Amino acid sequence: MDKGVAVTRKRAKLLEVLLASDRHPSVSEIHEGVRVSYPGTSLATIYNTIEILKETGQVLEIEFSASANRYDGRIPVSHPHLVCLQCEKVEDMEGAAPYDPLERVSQATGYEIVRLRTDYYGTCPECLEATSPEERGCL
Amino acid sequence: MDKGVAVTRKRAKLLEVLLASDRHPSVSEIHEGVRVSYPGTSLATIYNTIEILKETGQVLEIEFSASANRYDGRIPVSHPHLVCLQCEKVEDMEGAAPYDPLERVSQATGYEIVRLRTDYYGTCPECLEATSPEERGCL
DNA sequence: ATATCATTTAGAATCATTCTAATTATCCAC
DNA sequence: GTGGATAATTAGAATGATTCTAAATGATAT
Repeated sequence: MDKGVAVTRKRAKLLEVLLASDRHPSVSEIHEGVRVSYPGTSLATIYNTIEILKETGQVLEIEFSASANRYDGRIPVSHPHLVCLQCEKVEDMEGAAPYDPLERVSQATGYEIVRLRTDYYGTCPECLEATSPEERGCL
Repeated sequence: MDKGVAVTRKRAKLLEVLLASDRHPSVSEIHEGVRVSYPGTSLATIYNTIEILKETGQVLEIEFSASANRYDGRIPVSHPHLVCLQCEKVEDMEGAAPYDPLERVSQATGYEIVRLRTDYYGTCPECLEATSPEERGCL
């Protein structure tokens, strides 16, 4: 029988930590948060669980190659962020519209904005062609 | 005397490789391209040179944590990309407007778009406060 | 209870990137 | 040209986030 995915106490705690933070925490910050209640928790568990949360759309991953990835469990769908290149703070953008010019975002947020990233993710026509809809999870 | 930054043959070649490609090449692809003409070239040189190009705004870095970063030397300023999650192709987005809804971008591009990333990068008000303008390069 | 399957774990492996320290190339002054 | 400064380049080591592995543990259904 397929027992599916279990909500263990550690997993519940991880989600709690994620939802309690508006700082878009990294894996190690989440790890530390879970460790407060469950000191023996391994890093691998955090990675495993976040993988599941990503697959089920409960967390949004914000990728960084230079430092650790950050996670948004509060608004787990695409939305604009402000990223400070100095202190590595990640905030939800408010007070400006998505794709506003850099100057307007600077003015509205107090940030000195130097760069914008706008990328769409998905499957290209060639890969769509080569792959069956079932494999893509579009049953 | 300050001799500044030299345009060596390897650096010129790197830029040439970068400009010749619309595939948003990775560091190792660039490395291979440069190696065709200068077989002894070290990876470190590629990284060093890209760093300079980034600083002088001649290349746009598109960060990925899961795989290698990609570089755009043709349009080295913020603009929207299409990223295929299967074959890791990175294309410039055409035929749709930035921040168009996912469905419209899907329709216009033939991609099956699942996610959008919109992030503004800069310096937050607190770090601005703590840092002098000179240090930020705003002489 | 037992069999089954999911979860968790510690540690090793991976891999892009950065660092280091030594070597080589470049260029200016003389 | 030669010498001396500075920059560029190199191979290889170090880093660090993430993923993998294989074993141990836990939960559940019958």
